Amino acid sequence: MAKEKSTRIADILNGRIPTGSEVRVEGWVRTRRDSKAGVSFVQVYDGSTMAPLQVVADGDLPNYADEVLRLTSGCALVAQGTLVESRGRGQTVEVQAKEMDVLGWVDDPESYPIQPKSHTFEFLRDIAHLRPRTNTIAAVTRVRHALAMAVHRFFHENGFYWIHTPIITTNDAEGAGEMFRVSTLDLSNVPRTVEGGVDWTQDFFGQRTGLTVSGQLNVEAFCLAMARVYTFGPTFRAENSNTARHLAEFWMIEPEIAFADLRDNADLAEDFLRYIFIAILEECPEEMAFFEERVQKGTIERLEDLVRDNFERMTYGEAITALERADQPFTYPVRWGNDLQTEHERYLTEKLLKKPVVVMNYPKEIKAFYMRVNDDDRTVAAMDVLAPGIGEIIGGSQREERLDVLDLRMEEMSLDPTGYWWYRDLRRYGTVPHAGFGLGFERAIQYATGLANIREVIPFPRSPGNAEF
RNA sequence: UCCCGCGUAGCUCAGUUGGUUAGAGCAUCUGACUGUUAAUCAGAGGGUCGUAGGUUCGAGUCCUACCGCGGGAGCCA
Repeated sequence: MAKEKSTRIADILNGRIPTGSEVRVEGWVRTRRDSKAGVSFVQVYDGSTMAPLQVVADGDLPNYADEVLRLTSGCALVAQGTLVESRGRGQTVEVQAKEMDVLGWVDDPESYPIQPKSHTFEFLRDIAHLRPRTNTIAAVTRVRHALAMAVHRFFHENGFYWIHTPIITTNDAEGAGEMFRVSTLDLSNVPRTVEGGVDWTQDFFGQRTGLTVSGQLNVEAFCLAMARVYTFGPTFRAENSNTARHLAEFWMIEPEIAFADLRDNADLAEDFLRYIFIAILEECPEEMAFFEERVQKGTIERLEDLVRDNFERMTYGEAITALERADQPFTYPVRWGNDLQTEHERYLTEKLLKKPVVVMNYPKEIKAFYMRVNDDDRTVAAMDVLAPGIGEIIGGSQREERLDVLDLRMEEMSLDPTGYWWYRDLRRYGTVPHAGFGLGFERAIQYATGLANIREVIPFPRSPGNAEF
């Protein structure tokens, strides 16, 4: 039997449905108010929009006393009736119900955690299965979706191919982070080698495997065949990080472009960020207004600034000079050769420049083996995009395409080249200058929404000690 | 992982130098009112004070460990 056609609340409130229409609305109760005229006003949400729809239930509805007056926050219902201009203030239209069917009651309304009031984010994390019913989480989820769509649209429109790099992998992308082990071995009876170590040859894949910490090495292979490619998928880091901007499982976007150098890479990063944030401003105005008012003042202006202005660009050396001239003390010393600390990044983006900055050409000692060595032989063609409020949002580099230099770097860093045989092959056969970067998807959402903690911008956050749900 | 702080009703919080029966607002339930906008008014129910030990005649309050959360740091995206 065909399902009766229903109308999304977003479509009703956007004015796409003429008043006088008969509509069927499916959703959940946010609040119920009983008024002095023997009618009840039920605010219904269905996740499609910020504002709830007011459904008016007259006292002469057959189930008014038995059911309508028992509605509490969270009840699921279907309301059928006429879309009319509202007689009250606060909304332009409302649905005059002819029928209200309650599909799902709330068991024990007193202890139902989602109330029409503000909750702390810490509390909501403990009920991650119910928190999408709140305004903030629903709004951030819509923004997350819009951002993800914009990411794919940007790359698609610019001739990039989406490469589904493997989740299970043997490469650790050289110190990008600790890997989660993937194994089918019996943990209580692990096979041993004669030397006493774990005999990984008896494991499922015949060798040590883990969850990917980066798709970069794999996507480089496709880059050196299809020129413009990107990954967008889950990424895992088994670091014991307990911060507002780290997750053990997050989504990363990693474009990789051939016939390109570091400048092209920085241009791409800038165009890309501008594109996806314009999309949010245009597609999610209600959500942005909500974040501006309820989450963090200045969020919209920050996005508009980023979209309008060019990013600042400076070399690592220039950044060091700027920090040395800073009129404030730092806990960590500013010295050429040291990596930039959080306090240094914050000074650059939040005090000195007040906008995102691309810092390029870091000392080679503090960067990965695959980053291209510059002519000065002291620095590599690395870049970090630093943003006010969240720090490093993008990390990337031009890759070392010269096999002899790559081998030298691996030797310097005591890496065994045999494990990288196929990565070296890419330099043996038709090598070409290429570059790419990694963007933490959740950090981009944080930047767009102003949410202070990364655990609020992913549906079910994974962090040390937390994998419930 | 390190430093600092916090954990009291379904939620948000108060709780004095350790001392009788641990309080408020919201939510829930009952009633009043009957076109409301966080509706209003009256009443009622609701507590393993994060967990486990310890000190004490007596612990929400003091001590220890653990767990969780928050702020800062490290690692990074």
